[in-house]
Amino acid sequence: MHGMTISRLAKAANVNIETIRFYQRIGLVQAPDKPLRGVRRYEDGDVARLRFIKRAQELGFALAEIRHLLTLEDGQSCGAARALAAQKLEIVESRLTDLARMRGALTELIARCDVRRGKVACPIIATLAARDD
Amino acid sequence: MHGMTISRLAKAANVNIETIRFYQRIGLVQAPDKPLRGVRRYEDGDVARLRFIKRAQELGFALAEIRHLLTLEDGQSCGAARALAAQKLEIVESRLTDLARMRGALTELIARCDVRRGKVACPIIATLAARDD
DNA sequence: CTACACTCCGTACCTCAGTACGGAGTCAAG
DNA sequence: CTTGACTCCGTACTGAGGTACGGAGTGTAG
Repeated sequence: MHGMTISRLAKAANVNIETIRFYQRIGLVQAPDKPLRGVRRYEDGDVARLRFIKRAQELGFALAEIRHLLTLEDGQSCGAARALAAQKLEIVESRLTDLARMRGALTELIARCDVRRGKVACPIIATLAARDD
Repeated sequence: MHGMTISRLAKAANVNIETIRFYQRIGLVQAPDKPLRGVRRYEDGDVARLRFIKRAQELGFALAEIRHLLTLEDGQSCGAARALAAQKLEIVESRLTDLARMRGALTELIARCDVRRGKVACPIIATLAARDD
């Protein structure tokens, strides 16, 4: 029989079966027609589409954005794809800034902990509990 | 009348009233006893506690972790606080690495878009749709 | 033909950090 | 004493991205 079952598709694309069903429910991927008797069969294109989704997720795209990206899959709308990527890049960069700030603060707190020798209270707790900013 | 109402507490700590109630429900802060007639009254200590929570959140701590941090508030368990901060720092750093990788990939995709002049398909879509890794 | 694995489908549940809502009680100014 | 703002409390809902479950149907190897 041609095509693969959903479990083989899941293995091929390295996703959970339930994830595929979830994507079908939200219309992110299309379920092939079910024969009156028997189970749905999937093609290589379905594997490719799932991988597309997973790759886009790794770049930080949400499923709703990936849905949009998938409509550009003809490759003819480079401007739109570029705009989405640029927008995502901005978000990634602002998140990087936030995290760098957190890292700085945490690093400093830990350092103060290591230096406080003999001083009164824990600098971490003291900082969090400070009366004002 | 001494103390403040919940709405004044919310303003003082710069959080939403509903957030305070939520914290009370999950036991992160304690609601003062309610008089048989009348409404609950809050003290400056309650403002401090809410600020503690918000500061810790800004450092990346989840409410469950903050619950733990609050038990160390006597300032006598510096080792435990330091360990929590160090653990959080690790998570922040690995997240920074992830985001830096995303930034790199997005930047490159966008750059390839800008260079492709006259070439075939959109490099962003092509990369996402690539047959394999 | 019978086991047993797999599929299908709907619904419910999960995390996290809140937000929204609605009805009853209470407080404070005029 | 009335009006309007505020409080209390429980319950339900949000969003994002799934995971879990259960019963009926189906596919296949022995």
